[in-house]
Amino acid sequence: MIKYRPLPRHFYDRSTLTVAKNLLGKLLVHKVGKSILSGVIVETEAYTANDPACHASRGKTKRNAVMYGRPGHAYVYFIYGNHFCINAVTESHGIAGAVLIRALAPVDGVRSMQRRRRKSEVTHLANGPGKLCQALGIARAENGCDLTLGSLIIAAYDFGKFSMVKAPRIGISQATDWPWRFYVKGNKFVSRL
DNA sequence: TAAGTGATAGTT
DNA sequence: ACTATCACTTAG
Repeated sequence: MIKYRPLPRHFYDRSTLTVAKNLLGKLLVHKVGKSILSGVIVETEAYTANDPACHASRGKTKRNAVMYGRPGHAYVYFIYGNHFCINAVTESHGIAGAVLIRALAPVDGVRSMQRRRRKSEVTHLANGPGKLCQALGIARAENGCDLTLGSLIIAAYDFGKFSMVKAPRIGISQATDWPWRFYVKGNKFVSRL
C-alpha cells in the first residue's frame, strides 16, 4: 500500500471516545486484487466495556474477542442475517473498546462500489455501517486483521477543516441517550443527520 | 413503517 | 436444543 500511509498503532491506543473523534476525516482503504476501494470516514460511534450497548459489556466471548486484543485491529461482525459492520479496536491490550465506522464519503473505486452495491447514487454507496462494508468488500475474513499494515488499513488523509457533531448513537436499545456518535457536520454521506 | 435474514449468546 | 435479540437495509 504505497499510495496511503496507515495510522500508527499508538493512534488507537487511547480512550475510545478520543479515537472515535479523531477517526473523522481519515481514510478507510481496502485493497482487493489490483484495485483500491476507499472512503473518508464521516461518521463514527464509540463502544466501551462498561457500556451496556457494547458487545463486550457482558465479558469476553468468541465473537467479541478481538475487542480485547491489541488496538488498531478490525472487529468485523455479522448482524441481522445480512450485514457486516467494521470497528477499529481501541484501548490497550486486554481492555475492550472499539469504534464503529458508520459512514464513508467514497474516494477510490467508485465504479466498483456501485457494482458491489447495485446502486449508482454515490451518496447511497457507503452511508451506513452495513452499506460501507458491502461497498468495500469487508466481511468475515477481515475480522481481526491489522489496520496498521496490509490490505485493509486506515490512513491519514487531507480532508480539510470541518465541524463535528456529537449525538446519541443509532440502532441500539441500551444507553440510547449517551452522545457517543460523531459525524462531520452537514456532510451528505452521513447515514442520518 | 415493517419484514427479512441467520449468527450469537444466554437459558433450558 | 430452544429462543430472544440484534451497533441494519430495502422496499413500499
